[in-house]
Amino acid sequence: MAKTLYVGNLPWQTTEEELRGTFAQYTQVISARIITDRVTGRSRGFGFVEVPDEDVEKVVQALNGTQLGGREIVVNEARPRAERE
DNA sequence: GTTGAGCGTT
Repeated sequence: MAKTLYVGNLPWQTTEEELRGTFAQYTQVISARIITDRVTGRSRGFGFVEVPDEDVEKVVQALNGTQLGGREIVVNEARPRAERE
């Protein structure tokens, strides 16, 4: 089982590798994705990280409000979205 | 080459 985490306040230059690498220090990253603009294709400044639900609270408290790439990031459980099943 | 609250793709 895994849950999706919303990560905001990210620097424009932040990539999925940086995001996954940061979260990988506290839990196992199932998936990581940076949201990019649909028109310009540039980073929107936030992304989503999928982690085991058993480590969600631990990761949130560990990375929420910390510095990443020189910016303070916001980590929270993402809102439910449509599933492909 | 910009921006800074906000929740993604079928």
